[in-house]
Amino acid sequence: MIANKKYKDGRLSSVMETLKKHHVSITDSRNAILSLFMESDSALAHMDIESRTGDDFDRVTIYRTLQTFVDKGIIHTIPSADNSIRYALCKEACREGHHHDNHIHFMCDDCGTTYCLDHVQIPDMQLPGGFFATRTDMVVSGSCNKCIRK
Amino acid sequence: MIANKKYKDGRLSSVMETLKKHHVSITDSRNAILSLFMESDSALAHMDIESRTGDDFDRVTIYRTLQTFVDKGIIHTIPSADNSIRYALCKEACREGHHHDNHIHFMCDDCGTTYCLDHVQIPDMQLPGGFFATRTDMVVSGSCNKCIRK
DNA sequence: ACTACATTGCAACTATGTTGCAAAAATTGT
DNA sequence: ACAATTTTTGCAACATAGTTGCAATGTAGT
Repeated sequence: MIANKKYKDGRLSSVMETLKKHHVSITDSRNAILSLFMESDSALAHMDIESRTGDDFDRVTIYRTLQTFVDKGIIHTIPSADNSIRYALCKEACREGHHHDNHIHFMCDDCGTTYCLDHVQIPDMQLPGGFFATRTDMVVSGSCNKCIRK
Repeated sequence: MIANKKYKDGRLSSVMETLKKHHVSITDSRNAILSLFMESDSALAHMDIESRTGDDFDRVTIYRTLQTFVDKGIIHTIPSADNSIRYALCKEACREGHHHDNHIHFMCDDCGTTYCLDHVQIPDMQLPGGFFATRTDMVVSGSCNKCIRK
């Protein structure tokens, strides 16, 4: 149904380019969901995607698409203490099976928005002997720059 | 059914002392659940508690007890990327509406155990202008000191 | 021991996430 | 452009997780 649509000049859209780069086949749902991430400047929860795509796609498809994107290094997960994982686009360095998102995340308690603070790196930690880290998540919550003025 | 049981010498058990200190009334379920936390050296998920208490208490009671303990500053939540919040005892400094658990948490990918690394403090972060932090969670995952030897 | 208040269990419900399978679509090679 | 192969999708059914209202029971203070 999609057949690899190109622009007139032969280039693929940046959505499709990204899918290709990460060796993910191109489908309607993946195009639509990846577009949402690329247009959004904040992280998205499963529910955000479900409501923004209406009934274009089945719930299950969204779950599977998100899982595929995580597996292939296109998006990364952001843990939270409120039982709702968010997802956000990875930067260049991530690829299949290997994430390198070592920036901190910020969740606003007022508006609920979750940001990747790309320029704030997670500091290296000295762990006790015998503990070996493969991943570190740092999530700060509080008021974001749009809500603090109120 | 409980009537504030004391030891022979008049002291309350440390479980009850803790409940009193945090202005939480003493009930069977709270005694049992707080005991579990005090006996455990790692964090507990709702499911851990449900399975360790058998059918002594309703599922709903466990949810509400955990929420009460969090609200009153007895335990704190530990976010995770696998959709299962863990809970662990707070140290002295926490009280109603105000948590001060600024240590990092470690989740072992092998055995699933979650630890509070009390001696590893979360470093102060410099946030972008306009962002104000009220809470910081840092969760490291990898292999714990019991699993890394394998 | 009595009263006022808080907690519990139950039932029903909502939300969230998973699995198997047949139909549909995407990719690959010609 | 077509057919063959592989992947993805939607559906249905199921499984797990969390919430709410309410009547019954338990706790705390006097």
